[in-house]
Amino acid sequence: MALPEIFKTPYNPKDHEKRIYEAELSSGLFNPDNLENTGKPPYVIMMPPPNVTGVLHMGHALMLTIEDILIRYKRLQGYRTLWLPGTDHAAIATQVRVEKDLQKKEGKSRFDLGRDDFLKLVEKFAFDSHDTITSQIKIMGASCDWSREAYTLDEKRNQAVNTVFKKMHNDGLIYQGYRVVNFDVKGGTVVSDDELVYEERDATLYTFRYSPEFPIEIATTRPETKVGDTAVAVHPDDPRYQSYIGKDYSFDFCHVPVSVKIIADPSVEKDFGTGALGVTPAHSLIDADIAERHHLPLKQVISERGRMINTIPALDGKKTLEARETIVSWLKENNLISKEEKIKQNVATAERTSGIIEPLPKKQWFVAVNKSFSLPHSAIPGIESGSTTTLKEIMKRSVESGAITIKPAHFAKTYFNWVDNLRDWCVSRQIWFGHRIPVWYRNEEIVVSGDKPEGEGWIQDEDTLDTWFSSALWTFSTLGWPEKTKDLKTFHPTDVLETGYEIIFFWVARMIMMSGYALGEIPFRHILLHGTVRDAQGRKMSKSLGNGIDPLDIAEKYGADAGRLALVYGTAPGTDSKISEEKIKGMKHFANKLWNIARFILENTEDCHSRLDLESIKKNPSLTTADKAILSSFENTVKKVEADLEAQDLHTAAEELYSFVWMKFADEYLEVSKLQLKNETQKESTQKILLYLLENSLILLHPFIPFVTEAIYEHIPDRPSTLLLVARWPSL
RNA sequence: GCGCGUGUAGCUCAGUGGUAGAGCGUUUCGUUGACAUCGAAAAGGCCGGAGGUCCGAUUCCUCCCACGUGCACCA
Repeated sequence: MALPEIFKTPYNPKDHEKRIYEAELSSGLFNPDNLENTGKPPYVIMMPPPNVTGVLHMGHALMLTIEDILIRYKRLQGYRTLWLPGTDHAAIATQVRVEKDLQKKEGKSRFDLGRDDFLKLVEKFAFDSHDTITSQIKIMGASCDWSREAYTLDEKRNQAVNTVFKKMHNDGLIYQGYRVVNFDVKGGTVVSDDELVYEERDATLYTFRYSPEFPIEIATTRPETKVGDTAVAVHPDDPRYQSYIGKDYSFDFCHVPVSVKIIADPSVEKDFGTGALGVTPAHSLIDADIAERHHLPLKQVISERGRMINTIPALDGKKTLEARETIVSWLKENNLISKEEKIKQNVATAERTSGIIEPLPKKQWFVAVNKSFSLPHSAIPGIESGSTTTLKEIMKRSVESGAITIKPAHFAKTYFNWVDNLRDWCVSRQIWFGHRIPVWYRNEEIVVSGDKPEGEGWIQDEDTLDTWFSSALWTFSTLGWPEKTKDLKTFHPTDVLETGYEIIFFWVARMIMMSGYALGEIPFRHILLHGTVRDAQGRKMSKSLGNGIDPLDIAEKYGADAGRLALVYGTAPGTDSKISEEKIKGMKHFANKLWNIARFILENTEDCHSRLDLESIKKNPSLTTADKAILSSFENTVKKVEADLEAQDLHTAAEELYSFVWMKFADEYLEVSKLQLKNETQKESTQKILLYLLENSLILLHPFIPFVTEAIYEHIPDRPSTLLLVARWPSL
């Protein structure tokens, strides 16, 4: 049988990739239910769902490559592999994106459209974006089980969200609280502590007295908030202010009546400013804490629109910056300012809208992380079934006990640091796109339920949930929870959670929390973190810089295989990597090298039909030195690659394979084989070795470069399995 | 301020308690049938600096420097 024409030309990914993905997909073998039962356990990865906000980028490509390598490797070894794909509605990111488009195209805001019409628009956008994203995931060669695809905002996931919410509410772990929260004025919503980004800006620090009679000077960068002060705090040991502690003062500050109490609190720095701090409980999270300790009243003077309220007509309605000017000039007129200094200040802004955060008091829903509750069933080491615990303890114990490992290990420190300092999680958002809070109100009544309660007059809470609330349920909501499904029983806890280190807090920690709470189980056994993919100069890829390398362009130009190998080759877990077209090109050469190796071997073994296993090959007493060398080199490679992949060191496995195939197999053995093939006594055994090595090298390489290996495998005579996808990993 | 990471060939990066590795780049040579998307060879590194442990340190420890990054503070 002569080789087909296509083999006579260099390897062209375009001739194969799409076709091969379709063949693999339609075989049904991405679905673990269709895999041959080898008696091995399941191996499960939940895909971190890409946001439905746009297109696939290099970070996604890296994530898909790493996970696909792990899954394909385990599948070849006979595990029942489940890789469950999905997409994330990314509430605020998606809504902001659609709002921007709407403003740009029609000059309208979401309020002009109204909730229902606006949501229709967002859903349309999300739907289209979903299709784009999923087709791009396929281009990368991801062997995930599309029959189980999930979306964080579909009906099933909504059921899971409502169920957890209700359960937590019953346990007292979700509560409504009136407290100072981070309000994103531009986005019109509250955001959590983790969604803040600090920006350094220039600011003026004013040192002044509220009024001529007031005995103490204070310092602030935000004079406009001082109309909301209800105390002045000093350090308990500060000798300057001892005689004032405990006294009350009332005065007009810029014509606004203000009453403050002098209190002593150890959180005050004696050396900063004047050592006396004007406490504004309504507009500073730190001040709110002080106020709570000293039972101080709270006076809101800034509204959700960033304007003054509850002051005097001359100030009310003014933007904070305008009010600041008014107050500063009043202070100057009255000679109350003693010092103005330029300082650098970190200003909190919102991650998604870049708007300035205005801390203000607001009634919101919170998840209580330190509150005790009883966990009826627990498989988490260190937490007994039926014992009393907290969400924070679940997060701590799951990792501390070693039930969950983190790679690279040093990220455990980052994780614990975050958990230890964690405060209650504000989960309600004043945006429209997302899981609506399952709470209904009628007069004084409150009912927690996904469905409208019986009777008339019920109004549902207007707010939606933080997008990470639904993401936190991902490992089990995808398996059908709260129903007791077979999938849930079979596939949970999952094996590996592979994701970028930047979302340890947002996502990883919260999955551990929610899985521990809802199931009494860890969500996954291993956390594998990857870094950021940067450009050749080490810069983050961004639209504004225009330095992004589009994984789809790469797949088009060099093939998905080349892109995949370039992403993992030489990239250690958890470290940022730089990628360049040069590197990708090098990997394309590798795919072609393999193609040519295959061509050489297949051309020279056309008259050789019986295959042999490694043991039988090795039994041949007339093996040459070169034969023995390559076989032992191959065995070493298998062992090393296996050990690397078990340890999730994909980068070293890739290097090992690359150098074995090119340096040992091609440069050394193929050259020797040319002579041996001409020698009648050595010919047959050389042919068998060549075929054996080719077939098994394809298997070893398949997780990394599935397309070219599958394309070659199609031409292997008498191959044991139709698709390389489910061939058997060499057992030594 | 607290913490984490990184620093290895011209560039991008792996790696290791025992005389340094890859890709790309450079130089020379070769190649009539697997492959020029090739092969053979070469040049190129006191493995950031200083101490310490050890028979021996690029690797382990301490300190320092540079860069990056997380968290907190910022009245």
